[in-house]
Parts: sequence; C-alpha cells; structure tokens
Amino acid sequence: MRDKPSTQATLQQVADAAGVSLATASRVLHGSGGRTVREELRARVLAEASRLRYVSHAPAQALARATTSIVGLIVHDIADPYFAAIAAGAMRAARDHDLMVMVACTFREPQLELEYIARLRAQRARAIILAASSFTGTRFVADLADHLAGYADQGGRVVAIGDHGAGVDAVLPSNFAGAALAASHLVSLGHTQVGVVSGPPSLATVADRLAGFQSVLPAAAVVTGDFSRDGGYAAARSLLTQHPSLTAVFALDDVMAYGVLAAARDLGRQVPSDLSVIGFDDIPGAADVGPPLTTIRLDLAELGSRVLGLAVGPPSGSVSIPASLVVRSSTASAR
Amino acid sequence: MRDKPSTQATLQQVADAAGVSLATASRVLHGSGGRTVREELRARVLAEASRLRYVSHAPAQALARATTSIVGLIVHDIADPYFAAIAAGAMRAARDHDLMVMVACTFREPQLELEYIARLRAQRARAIILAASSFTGTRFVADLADHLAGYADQGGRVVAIGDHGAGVDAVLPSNFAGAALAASHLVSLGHTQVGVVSGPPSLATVADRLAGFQSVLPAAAVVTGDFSRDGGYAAARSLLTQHPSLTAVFALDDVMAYGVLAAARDLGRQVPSDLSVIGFDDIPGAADVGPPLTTIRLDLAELGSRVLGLAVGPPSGSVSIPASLVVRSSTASAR
DNA sequence: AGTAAGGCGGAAAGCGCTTTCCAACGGCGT
DNA sequence: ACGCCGTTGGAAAGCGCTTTCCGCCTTACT
Repeated sequence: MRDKPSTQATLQQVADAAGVSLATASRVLHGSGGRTVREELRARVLAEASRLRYVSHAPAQALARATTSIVGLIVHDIADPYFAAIAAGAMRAARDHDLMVMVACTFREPQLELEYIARLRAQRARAIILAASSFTGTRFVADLADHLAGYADQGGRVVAIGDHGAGVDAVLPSNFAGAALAASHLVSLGHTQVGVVSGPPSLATVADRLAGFQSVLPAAAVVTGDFSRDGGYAAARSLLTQHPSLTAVFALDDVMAYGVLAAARDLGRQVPSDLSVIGFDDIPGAADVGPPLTTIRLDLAELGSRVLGLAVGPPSGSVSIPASLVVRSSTASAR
Repeated sequence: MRDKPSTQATLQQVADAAGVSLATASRVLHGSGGRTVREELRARVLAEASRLRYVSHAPAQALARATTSIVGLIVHDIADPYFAAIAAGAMRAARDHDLMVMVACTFREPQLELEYIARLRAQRARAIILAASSFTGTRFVADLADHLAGYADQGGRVVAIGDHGAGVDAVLPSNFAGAALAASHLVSLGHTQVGVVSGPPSLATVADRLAGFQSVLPAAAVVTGDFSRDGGYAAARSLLTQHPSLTAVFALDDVMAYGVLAAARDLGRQVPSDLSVIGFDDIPGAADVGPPLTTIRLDLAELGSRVLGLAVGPPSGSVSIPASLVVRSSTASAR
C-alpha cells in the first residue's frame, strides 16, 4: 500500500492492486478489441492506475503490438523557416492522428540522411517523411533503395515532399507552375534581363523551379546558391557585380531572397526601383523584410499536414499543392 | 537461404544464419560489455546481418535495457524562429550524444503541454526538455509535480529553458540583464517616453524581461501581446494610437517586434526617425527586416545545445546564457 | 427445469532483445 | 600428467505488454 513506489508502476502492479488479472487491466487501460469489462472492475482498475500513477510503457506496447505511434521527419535544417513551417503543419496533423514526431536534421549531409533513415527504421517509425532529400530521381532509387528495402514489408511507409520517382508517395508543391508565375510577373513588369539565384542542381526542386521559370523567361544569368541566407547573399553579390545590367532577380527560395535583398542594399541598388527581387515559398517573415518580399506562396503548414496525412493514410498516389503569386514591394516596373 | 525475407529479419534469424547463438549475435551487434567474441564468429555474424538487412529493434532494446535513446522537446510552436533555432541547436547536440529528438508543439495550450509530458513519459524518453512551459514558478510546482512525479525515479530528467523553480535544472537566458541592456540603449539615445509590447504575464520570461527593462527605464505604457507577429502588430497599434507621444518601443521578442514595425509603418511613423524599435532574441532574419532590427542577442543554437547537454549530463544546477546588444537600424536618437 | 448462447475474466504464449549464469575448452604451472 | 584459471559460447530468464484461447457463469429460450 505504499503510495510512492520508488519505481514506475507496471500494469501487473495495477492489476494486482485492483485484484484483477493482467489481461483485464490491459483491457480497461487500452480497451481496444470489442471486449468489454464489467463497470465495477473497470472503475477499480482505473482508480488503482491513477493512484499508482501508472504510465503505459510505449516500447513494450510497440513490441507486443508490433507497431509504434512514431513518425519520423527528416529535414535539412529545422531552423530554416521553410522546414520549420512544414514541421509545424505536420505536428498539428500528427496530433489529430495521435502520433509523435521524431525530427532529424541532416544539415544537408547525405550521409546523415542515410543514418537517420536507419535509426528511424530501428525505432520502427510508422512512416518516414523525407521533407527534402539529398537523393532525388534516379539517384534516390539507387542509393536509398537499399536503406528502404524491407521497410515497406515491415509496414513502414515513406513519403516525400517533391518528386522522388518510383514508389514513393509524395506531395508535390507546384514548383514548375509557381516559378512560371514568378517569371510572368517579371515579364508583365517589363523585365527582360533577369538573373536567378539557384540552388544545388542535384535537387529536383531546383530543377523544377528553374525549368518553370525559364519556360516563360529565359534567365540572362544563373548562379548557384545553397538555400541559405548567406549563400544567397554571396550568390547575388557575384551575380549583380558580373551582370550589372540585370533589372530583376529570382531567388529560388525566400531565405536566399533575404540575402539577395541585403546584397542589393550593400551594392547600392535600390529595391524595387533599381532592382526587382522575387522569392519563393512565402515563409513567415517574408512580409516583414525590407522591402516586403514579392514571392510565390506555398501553404507550408498545409504542405506539412498533407504529407503527414499521406504518411499515415493508405498509399494514395501523390497530391499537389498549388502555388500563387503574392505581390508585395520588392518588385516594380523595369526602369 | 531466401535473400528477400518478406519480413524484417530478427536477431534470432541472424544468429541462426551465422550458426551462432542469439547471445553471441547480440554481443557482436551491440558489443557493449567487456565480453569479446572470436574474430571469426564476429565476422560471420556481421556478414549475415548485412546480408539479411538486419535492423535492430529499438523498442525491444528499450524494453530489455530499460532505457531509450529518445529525448523529448516541448515547444510552443516549432514554426516560431525562436524555437526553431533552439531546436536546431538541440538536434545538433543530440547527434553527438547519439540521441533522437521527439518534438512536440503545444501551440500554447497548457492542456496539450501536460498531455505531451505524459506521452513522452510513456515513450520512456530519457529526458524532457521544456523549451518554454506554460507552467512557471509556483504554478509549475503545483500543476506539473503530479505529471513529473516518479519520472525522476524512473531515471527521467526534466530540464527547462528559463526558471521553473524547484528541482528543475535549467539554462537561463539573461532575460533581466538583456532587457536592462535594451533599456540602457534607449536611454543613451535620449528616449524617455517608451512603450513596451509585453507577453503573457504568467510566463517567467515575461516577468524577467519586463523587470529588467523597468529597472533601468520605467515604461510609460505597457500592453500585452502573445509572442506572435500579429499579436505584436495589434498590441503596437493600440499602444501607438493611445500614446502618440511615445518615441520608442521595446518588444519582448523579435517576432512581436516584426509586428511593431509593421504597425508603425501602417500608422505612418517612420522607423527609426519617428520611432525607435528594439526587440529581443536576435532570431535569424532580424537583420533582414525593414529596417534591420536592433535587438538583444541570445545565441539560440547554443541555448539549444546547452539545454540538451544538461538533459543528458549529470544534474548540474543551472547554466546561464549571456545576452548582448546588437545595434542595427531600427533605433536612433529621440527627436 | 435443462440447455444453448453469450458475456467476461484469467492463464499463458509470445514480441525481440539483453544479460546473467553456467559449461566447455585450451593452455598453463608444478 | 593433472588440476586451475581465463576465455568464450550458449541457455534461459526476464523486460512490460497484448491477445488468443479456455472455461466459467449468467441469461434466455423451449
């Protein structure tokens, strides 16, 4: 009758205290199957459980039930507002599904991505969400196939943001269409000499956005950034220095656009009168930079919650997320 | 000899395939204790394990070893750059300790916070990091004591960011000193009529920052925000409308400062010539808003990695994180 | 009343792994 | 040659929980 057991109470102890069998205790505390337990016993068990401060043991449950309530989310960097917003959306959805989210940051190292996939597999995560993989297209199939082999058989699902080819359900942001929208906007403003601050060319997202843009307006120059603010700054700086005649630049994502804005400022170019800048994603904060950023909006929270939904729902092919133009103050007519 | 077992291989199967006992397989695959295994056997086991694509079963290990490699991180909202930056720091440190991080967003609902604590306990997380709790000071002790009772006995640690009173190790950002720094800066610029956009008064962080500020410069008016950008906007709007004579405002965090900047703009007040604005935290992006925000800098990544360190290290009291003033362009001399 | 049909509690067999504990096996000293 | 000790492999006992299967007891029906 000790009220403060020095160690975490177990179901067995609750059962004993309530004078019922382990099975009964399990039934009332988890009451899954159609089985019912007499009200009196149920109450006794519940009472003892709370008196003993019983907390179920998820690992043991996982072992016995052969499934967990964990989903893994692999991102490049959770401090990046793009991933942070997606993660928030995913977590909100996770709550609706009674799931916990394990987040892993690869800091853009492919090796780490592989390692985390393995660890998430070891945890028997229900699903693994690749919010942005270093492995896309055929490379994906080749390098990740191994790491994913057997995961599906074991009941695990893999879903991704962006196209990863064969067999992986994904939510597809409208990268191509969105970038085309950005280009059209610039065209309508009379820009013809425009540069683009791109990203690592191996990523499918980069290829899509670049292609979408160029399908409308061939870039006069493109330079490669790394999706970081400082990378965007450096890229823009060299771009604007080498091509002073550019009247607009398209950054493949907003955080690089932040850097572009800063570079323009440092180079004495007035935005938007001297130079128009347009980004992509519409991350929170895009409206507050100086000047407020014109960008292509993706509903990042929705993106996150959809991908989580895909991850736990039945395999259902891919869903796409629309992109829209939001005009703020970083773009204006050419000259 | 099937090469593609339809189900995840188990240690037993690896052992059988390698012709050794389960115990031996376990020893080579996890080789913890001083025990050694003959080289030949070790190689055979390793070979079979990789041929069978063996992946250890973390839940089972957790059960047998009575410990996991999970730490929980509870934040208000991972999309908030403040928490995102902290999480990134924590995850980097987690990697060094071979831990996985389970992130939970409470979206500022105390009820959810309690629920997640329970779930993390159920997962047998090694430690729970309260990055920002709705329960502070005595309220903390009262309401959370129950939820945490027994967790320590069971080996779990609870650490927090900010002061939570009794028994909880914490990393303490220099909230008081930092806010005092902000006030001094404003004073040195000649401001005397300053307003502050505060946060939920129940939070210790809010109390500390407010007190620190007022210890140097009594606020002419304080209005309560909610640490969101739009909350900051609304608060600033009413503040500036009701007290048009204010020459400066201190926002308790940068994201509210974003809102203050926007409100000032909408109200036709020029920052910094008409109105100085200073924030707190120096979140990534603070340098890119218009105008670049003067703020009190906290090394958020460091904060995150320190708190993770505290969580897995031995109980060692609290550590504090310094704050420093970074002057950008949102503050200027009064009048 | 007698019996078939349910409802409901309990015993027990695992789930995959770690970790004692024991036994077998060489090599050594005397 | 013989007994000892240091090594190293294996058997087995759990870790805390779920779930099937059994059997008892209560109802209801003829």
